[in-house]
Amino acid sequence: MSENHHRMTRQRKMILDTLKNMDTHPTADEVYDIVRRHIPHISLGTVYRNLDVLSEMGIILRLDYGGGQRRFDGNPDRHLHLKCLECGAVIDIPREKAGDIDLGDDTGEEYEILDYSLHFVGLCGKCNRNRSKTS
Amino acid sequence: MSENHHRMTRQRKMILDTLKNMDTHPTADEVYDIVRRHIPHISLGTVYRNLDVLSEMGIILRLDYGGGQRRFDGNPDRHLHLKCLECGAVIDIPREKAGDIDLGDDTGEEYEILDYSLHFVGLCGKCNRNRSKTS
DNA sequence: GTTGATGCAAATACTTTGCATATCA
DNA sequence: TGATATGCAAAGTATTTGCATCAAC
Repeated sequence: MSENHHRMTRQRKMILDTLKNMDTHPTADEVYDIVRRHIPHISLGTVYRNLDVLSEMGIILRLDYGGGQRRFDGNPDRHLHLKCLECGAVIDIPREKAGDIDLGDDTGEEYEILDYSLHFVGLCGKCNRNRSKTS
Repeated sequence: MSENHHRMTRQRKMILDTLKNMDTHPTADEVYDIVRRHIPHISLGTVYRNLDVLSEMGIILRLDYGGGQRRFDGNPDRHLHLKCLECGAVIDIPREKAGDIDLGDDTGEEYEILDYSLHFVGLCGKCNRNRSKTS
């Protein structure tokens, strides 16, 4: 029975540090491109595996916005994102802006919120019932 | 110059009807499996193309929850969804439940909301500025 | 020394697309 | 009849995985 004990390998540390130093919510292969400058023989598979491990550890965040590539966030605290319709970038939205979801951007040179969606995650009725039985 | 004038082909109609009669937010190939019972030679490509067309027309909804397959919803009005962590199903959440995002499910045999995320869609600063210039 | 992690490459999963033909309006 | 849609198959994109080797603890 293997404990889920994780080693902090050179690769894993570099991936984590890279992500922590970015505020652009990069995709796996953007991380790969940067990490590769320091560890040329690292493989994309390793990057994917580590991004998964790190997010399971709760150190980083996996952003599954759908459509195209998954993105990752070095800040594991829940905060708000906006996905740009034009270029696909994912940027942070200050929490105080979240209240006024009206579509005017009189804030100067800023982003513009055009739409939003709220996603719940949990258990559907069937799985919830099954779980109560099992546990 | 081609107008975006859409024909209501047998395939498109069957796909639409099928989706309207489901409340399970099926994936493209779940729709394909059902439609194929009536139109055996329909292709998965046609299903994908039509689901896209119908959602561009605003008749159905594309649910890009990320992680695995895209899902489609025959109800084009904005409403709330919950994605099951266990089985991946996407179910509707009554709007009046949206307020109490506390994790108790004293509502009987129901689903359980464990987490949520709010996704904004719009334009990032750069693209927003570019757009003002252009228009 | 063990066991988890890596690199490589192949495999998978999902979706899109090119093209000749068919069909709707 | 003319443009849009279809079926088929191939290509594309993103991610995962098998396996021999390597390295962290």
